Amino acid sequence: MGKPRTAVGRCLRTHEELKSTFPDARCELDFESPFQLLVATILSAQATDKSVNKATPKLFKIYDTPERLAVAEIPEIEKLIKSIGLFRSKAKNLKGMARKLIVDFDSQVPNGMDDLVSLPGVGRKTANVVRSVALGLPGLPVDTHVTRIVQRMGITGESDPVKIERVVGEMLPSDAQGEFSLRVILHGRQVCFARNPNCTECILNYFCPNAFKV
DNA sequence: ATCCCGAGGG
DNA sequence: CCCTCTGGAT
Repeated sequence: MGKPRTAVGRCLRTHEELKSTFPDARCELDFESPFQLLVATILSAQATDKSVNKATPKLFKIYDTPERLAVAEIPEIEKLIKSIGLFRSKAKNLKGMARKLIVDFDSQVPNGMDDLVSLPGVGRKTANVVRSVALGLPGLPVDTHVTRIVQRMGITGESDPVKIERVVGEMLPSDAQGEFSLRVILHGRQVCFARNPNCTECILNYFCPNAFKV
């Protein structure tokens, strides 16, 4: 196989190659419902999945529904999520999110991007995780890794995450967007570091425009 | 010391 | 656009 020569080609080839490295890439947050994944994803900002998974069992034991969470005492939530970090804003957001779910969305996690993003603590990255992982809908979570790697791979020159989401999303089958994101993130964490990427060990180096240059 | 699979606010 | 929020891993 030759090198892909277009942006779309590089995007699809990137995903194909990463499939062999990460065959069963999956969301590593523990959850049993869309509501739980929404909570876990809000908590995962600037934190590891492991630390979130350590805290959520107790949290879900007490606050297992929007109704319970909506009337929780903020300090009680803070106590349960303290080890995750950013606990004050996250506790406030969780309670506000639950209240809005009840008031505006009949206690159900909404499907639409605009609705999801209207919830406290939910940005596009979180909304796309919920859509692609819990709801089985198209969704391309764009984080710092995805942003860096699509740029390095010459998939798009865009730096605005919202534009990346749209442009790269259009290059992929809608049911592959979530997996693409998951795999690219793993690649970013294990090989294509922000500084000193390990190009020698990179499975994509044969067509990466920036291999051995960064 | 520095970095995380972000989001809100100024 | 830049700052802040936070603990834990490395």
